[in-house]
Amino acid sequence: MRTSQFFLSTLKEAPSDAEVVSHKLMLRAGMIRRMAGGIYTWMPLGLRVLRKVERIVREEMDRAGAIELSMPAVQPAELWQESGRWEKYGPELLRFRDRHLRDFVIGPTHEEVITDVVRREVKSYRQLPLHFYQIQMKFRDEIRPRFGVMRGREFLMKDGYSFHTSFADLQREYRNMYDTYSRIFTRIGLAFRAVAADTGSIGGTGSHEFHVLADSGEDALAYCPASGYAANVELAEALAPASPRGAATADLQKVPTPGKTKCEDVAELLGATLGETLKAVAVMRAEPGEGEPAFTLLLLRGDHELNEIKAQKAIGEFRFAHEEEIIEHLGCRPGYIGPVGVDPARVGLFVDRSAAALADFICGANEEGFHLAGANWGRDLPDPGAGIDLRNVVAGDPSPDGAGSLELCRGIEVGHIFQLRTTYAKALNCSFLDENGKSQVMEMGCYGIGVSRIVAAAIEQGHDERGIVLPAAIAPFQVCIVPMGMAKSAAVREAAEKLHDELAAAGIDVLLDDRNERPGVMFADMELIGVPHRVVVGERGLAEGKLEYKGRRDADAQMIPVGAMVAFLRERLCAA
RNA sequence: CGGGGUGUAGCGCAGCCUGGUAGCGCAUCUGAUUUGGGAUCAGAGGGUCGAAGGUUCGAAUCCUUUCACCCCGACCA
Repeated sequence: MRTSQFFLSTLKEAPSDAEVVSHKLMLRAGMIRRMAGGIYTWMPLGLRVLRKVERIVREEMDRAGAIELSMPAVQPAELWQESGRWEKYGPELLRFRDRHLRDFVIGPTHEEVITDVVRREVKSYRQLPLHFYQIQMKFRDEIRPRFGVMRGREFLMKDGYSFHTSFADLQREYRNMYDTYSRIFTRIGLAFRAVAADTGSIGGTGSHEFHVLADSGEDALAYCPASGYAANVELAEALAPASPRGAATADLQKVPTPGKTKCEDVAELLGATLGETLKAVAVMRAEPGEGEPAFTLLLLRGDHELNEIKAQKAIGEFRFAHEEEIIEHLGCRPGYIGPVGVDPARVGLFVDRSAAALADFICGANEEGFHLAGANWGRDLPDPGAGIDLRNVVAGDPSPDGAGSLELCRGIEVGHIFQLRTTYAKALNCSFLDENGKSQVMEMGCYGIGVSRIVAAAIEQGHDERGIVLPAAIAPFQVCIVPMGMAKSAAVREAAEKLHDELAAAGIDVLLDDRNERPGVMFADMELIGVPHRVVVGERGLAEGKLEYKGRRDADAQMIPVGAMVAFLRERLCAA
């Protein structure tokens, strides 16, 4: 490819609304252009990267035994009503009506469609297992699209669905996909981590997320270097403290803490550590148990934060209480609320494991301007026993699998695999006849990869002050040729074109910059768009029969004999 | 949907407080000179100042409404 026959559209400055590096660089490099919120045009340069990612994903899925098909983006509402997700999915599901006033959705995912296909086509255990996948634009009406294609409303996704006669066979395919995903991200050249995940709204039993490691990632991950344990912080279990609760040594006393509404401030005022305070989070339960009040305090150690997913598992759907509700139930404004002396008929209490192990702790007095010090479970308020897990793990917590301690890092979720079990198959009556002629519901797995998000994540992980640094496997071009004075020097032109043709013939994805721009412009553009290997053709080098090579991350260039360049590059590309 | 912010040329911004001929850098076009790290000189084009309404002799500027976008909190590939 030559720049004169391609379309480069680079910017010196990024539009001011771009926040993260990958978004800025993708705009500057001319990979994407915004159409509307979370909706982008993939410009020729960006599309090259997207297609390369897509190709790797497709090759590995094929190799793993999955079969590609393509399902409609537009899906009839009836299917979604049948699975129950027409109501459950919420406003993220883009719905519309056709001219006959029939309801449709633009598919955010395809469990319903694939299950419908399979229930019509597959009747016998002899036809199973099956794994279908597709790579296609999805639409989700995100609450807040951001970071360019990282969280777009329209995005390219690989989604696969497997069907099995037994849970054991589903587990086999699940492991197969776990390995396949690891192979895909390794081939693309990403630093990633697979973590145990919450199954969320899709439901099912087992689930892993694949995260590209990046400080700008939206997810927090916990992992244990010693044991290999890894989980999304949403899921990572916080164990009870190893040492049992100490005995009460202090008397309960009310201390004035005017204006100190945060645990930090109270601890500082009283000369205590954050870990000696107790924090009360007031919530309203949507469906409290029989005889239980809706108004509930979730009690945590002051230095811990609430994990809303764990809380939801413990107490069901809830929302944070409004200030008026707090005043109504505790007679006090937030900032000074606590569990001591509350009426159990009106206020529910749930205690985190670490909070339950506190002794002589500090908590709100339910009186504005006052806290209680020296509070103790069992004496001043009911003994919660061991408590329940309500908090996010923090660095240094013991690993839930019993060996070593946890560390935290951040990641960008680019893949997610689920054991769906029979949730959808049951709802849509997807069954088969077993060896005994008996009808059985199929076991299902589903497996997603955010193809367009991978492009952003790869750039988030690979960039420097000059621009994008992509692995050769997904770079828009593997090699660029930058000729010095091509318009003036016949020798340079001939050498550059010859190298271009030889590389192209060798199957190497090469870009010859034949724009007759000044060298600085060409160097800057080639670095910005992330080409990993660069060859400079100049009269100076040609006089000695040499070409200059420089890797995108190299500090210095090196001279290579003209005749050896193709082999040299080929070797470089194989090594990468 | 709540809280904060921004809308002026393709991109980045100034001008607004204190109303009076719409500006700067980059990019674009023409010509010349340049050509191993985003050239220089000379010239040119490009704006209903997000939109609508109001105040005023006069509005980018003041007031009202509205739209779009971005950031912070509930989602997910």
